[in-house]
Amino acid sequence: MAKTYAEQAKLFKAFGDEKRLRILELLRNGEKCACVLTDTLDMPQSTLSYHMKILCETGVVEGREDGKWTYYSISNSGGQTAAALLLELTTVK
Amino acid sequence: MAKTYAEQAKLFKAFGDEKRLRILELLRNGEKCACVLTDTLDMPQSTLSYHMKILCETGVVEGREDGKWTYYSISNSGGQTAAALLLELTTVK
DNA sequence: TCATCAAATTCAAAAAAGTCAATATGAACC
DNA sequence: GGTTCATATTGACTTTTTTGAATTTGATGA
Repeated sequence: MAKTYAEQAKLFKAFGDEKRLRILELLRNGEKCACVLTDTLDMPQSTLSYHMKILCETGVVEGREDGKWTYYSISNSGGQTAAALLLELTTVK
Repeated sequence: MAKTYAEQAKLFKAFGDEKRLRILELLRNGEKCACVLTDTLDMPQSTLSYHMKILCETGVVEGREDGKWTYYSISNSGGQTAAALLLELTTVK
């Protein structure tokens, strides 16, 4: 595993926030527009944007721009990579 | 999954810190005494104790007391539970 | 070009997490 | 009893993360 401790910590931190877990739960039902997430979660637009940036930077979520709108969806590789890493980190050699 | 968002976030936060990842890496080679961890990681005793509490509370690590000493080891169920949860959270329905 | 709308960014404040010296606890041995 | 040693806890402090109003960016359409 090539990741540094700092990179690994950043990845797991992405899952370590209630609001981001709520966002993921919504995205499990399929791609959502940022405006829908803001509305559903009753969250200021800048706060949602902050969390989406974290989720995208860690590869957990992918963003797709369409004109004025941005649609977010769960990256199927991101979660699998994180889960595999987590399992490795907790497996005795 | 019975866990609340707050409980889930707490679990992943346990993995979201460099020092705790280093501790886990050491424990992957087998049970270690707290004093060995403190020494190896060159960390103040109170700081190690703080991190061990977090790892134990989330079920990632188990502590075993033997007289004055406390030995820590990776819980094989803790990591598997966390990995399974992480995978579930990132799986589209 | 100009107005409008969605989303990103900025920035200052608030909240949460981490640090570590000092102290408390509690087991072992005299 | 009292001392010693390992670990936990406390409390004050620093650092990091999160928040949200205000602003900017960037695309759309009149």
